[in-house]
Amino acid sequence: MLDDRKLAVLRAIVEDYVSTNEPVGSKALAERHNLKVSPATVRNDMAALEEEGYITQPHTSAGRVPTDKGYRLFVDRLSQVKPLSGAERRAIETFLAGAVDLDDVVTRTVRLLAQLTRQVAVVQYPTLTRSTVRHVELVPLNDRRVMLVLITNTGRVEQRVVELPEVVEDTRIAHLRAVLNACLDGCGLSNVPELVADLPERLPVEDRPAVATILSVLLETLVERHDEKIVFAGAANLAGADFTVGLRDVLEALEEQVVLMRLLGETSSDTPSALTVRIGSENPYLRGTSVVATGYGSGDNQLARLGVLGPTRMDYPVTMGAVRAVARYVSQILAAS
Amino acid sequence: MLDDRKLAVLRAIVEDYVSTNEPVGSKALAERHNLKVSPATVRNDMAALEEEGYITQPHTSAGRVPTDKGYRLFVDRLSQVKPLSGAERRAIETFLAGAVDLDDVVTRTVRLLAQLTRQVAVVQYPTLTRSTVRHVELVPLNDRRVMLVLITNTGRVEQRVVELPEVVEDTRIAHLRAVLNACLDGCGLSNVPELVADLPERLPVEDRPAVATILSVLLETLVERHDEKIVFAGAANLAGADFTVGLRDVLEALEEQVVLMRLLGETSSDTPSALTVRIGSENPYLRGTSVVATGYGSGDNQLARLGVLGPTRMDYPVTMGAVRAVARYVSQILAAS
DNA sequence: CTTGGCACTCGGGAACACAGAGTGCTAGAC
DNA sequence: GTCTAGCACTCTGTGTTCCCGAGTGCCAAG
Repeated sequence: MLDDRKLAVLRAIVEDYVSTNEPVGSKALAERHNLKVSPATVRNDMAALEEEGYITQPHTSAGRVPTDKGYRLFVDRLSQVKPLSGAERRAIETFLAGAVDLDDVVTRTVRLLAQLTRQVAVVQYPTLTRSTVRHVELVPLNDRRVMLVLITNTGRVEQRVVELPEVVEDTRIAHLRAVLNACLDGCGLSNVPELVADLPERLPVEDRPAVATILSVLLETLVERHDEKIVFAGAANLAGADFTVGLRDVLEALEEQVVLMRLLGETSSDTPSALTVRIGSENPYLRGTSVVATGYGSGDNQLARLGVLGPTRMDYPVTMGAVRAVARYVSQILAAS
Repeated sequence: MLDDRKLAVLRAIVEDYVSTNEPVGSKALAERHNLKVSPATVRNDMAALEEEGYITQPHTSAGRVPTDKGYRLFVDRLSQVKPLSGAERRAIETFLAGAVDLDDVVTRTVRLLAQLTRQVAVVQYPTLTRSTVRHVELVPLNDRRVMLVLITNTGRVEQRVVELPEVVEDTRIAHLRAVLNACLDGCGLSNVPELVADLPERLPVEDRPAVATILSVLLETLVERHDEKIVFAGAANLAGADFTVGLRDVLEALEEQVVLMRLLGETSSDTPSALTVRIGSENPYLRGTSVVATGYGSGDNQLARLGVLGPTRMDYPVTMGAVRAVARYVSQILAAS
């Protein structure tokens, strides 16, 4: 149905349209790319491609524009992920290496990705569920309140103020801290609930109300926060772009964590580090936009996802290259720290 | 020069223009507001107002539009800050009361303000410099690394990983922690540098390299982070608005912490809780936009600033009311926690 | 199967006219 | 002196028309 030349024509259409943002016609095509055939032949191929739904014309007698299906074929079979230049790689490396803490890593990553792709970048904070406990700290604030601080191996810190049901002396707090750490240090966050389940019973009766309160706050922290935090950058790059959906809708979606999460999608369990590309209407949450995303994290433990969002008309090879590269570098950084 | 009626005309022009977004003419003015004079009289007044530079006409024979100077006069003398409705007050209160930690307070505040004003809201994180140390924690990660956690009375937590120059035993870390807390607990952050200056000398010689390293990281944290963090929300509200400056420029400015800081401006030392209104060209950093901002924090210790950014053509009384109300509520919340 | 030729279509820009809103000015009324 | 009514004038924005050109689809010949 689609011989090699037709595919070459499709590729050329996508490339030209992406770079010029104008419907591309048969004549220009035959000239700019050295297909060794005449415009008339190209026209025939284009008619076939349109028949199959890969391209469309905005109006009768205008050039052709790729459809979502056309981009899909292009991404799947006609393009190769474009690796970054050496200079870009070095820039990434030095920029990310300067980060001082987890917040900083994420902030730098999202800005970097936005700048590299000239699109909107989205980065999810490393998921707590796969992290492990590095330390639990209880800091007495006064005799009825303590601050609970949870530090994970990814450098993330969660803190909550706990109102105690009764006055508890500092020495007992200290003891409790020791017990908690002995119990939880190095354990996966997802195991925490079962690990602390019988903890009150192993402590003196008089401590139990306080312990129960603290544990409930601890568990709540784990559940509520486990992967909801997500940031974006590069909204300014939307200013030029034209979406089928309104600019307002895109900006609103960006500020809704829930929508953003859905956009990034789930890491497929079998190949977590594969690039996910969702094009236009394939994307149920925000139609008219494309998303290129991937998981990051070192090897076996995937931490979270990152990616970019842009108009359907984007340079997929370059974008995919940038996303993949940034994901690798940030994985390295996080594994090292 | 400007009698009462002329001022009333100016007020009417501002109000009409803000609500309709169209140049307002003499006829419509005389009808809609019950100035008891004819359009011709209004025209004379308008000519006078234009002469003085308070209004201008986009083209010959179009209605008049307020100038920055006109808005300024309106804000200073012709309008009253509009208090929020009871329903709005209750909504604010319940929405902010649900916050679980400082991050959450700030996030909720900025979203709330954006929604209330239908503009872009900007909130600066509570400044560290005026906070006091509530606790310093040193958590051994392994024998060459400790995590330094600094907790302030505003609930803010800063953490850094410190690479030690030599192996230090946990017991010595614990001792150091006790010394640090004894030295710093309850002190203002700005006093920390002098307080720790002679600390190494008061400790055993063998601890000094480690102490020096930890202290340098601590000081660095204070300096670098003291008030740079700032967030915004409501970018979607920019979609409809039209600025004299490009939308792209505004979005870029929003992602630059430094520019954002400048926009919010400084809290004037004498009346910290006063509303600051900077209109159009009065604003040197992003011309064509107006900023309504104020400091927040309870009474004597002002913590930081918050405000909104919007087009010059904004409803100043309502915006000012919302900013003031939100600032008060968030001050309350922070004072209580 | 490819190619050159040709008639056809449609969008977008230029030229133009026109209605309507709004102004400034002047002369008269209170 | 201040306000009002009337009037001529000046714009902008909109609708219309017209035309050019890019691009197509089809057909017949190589």
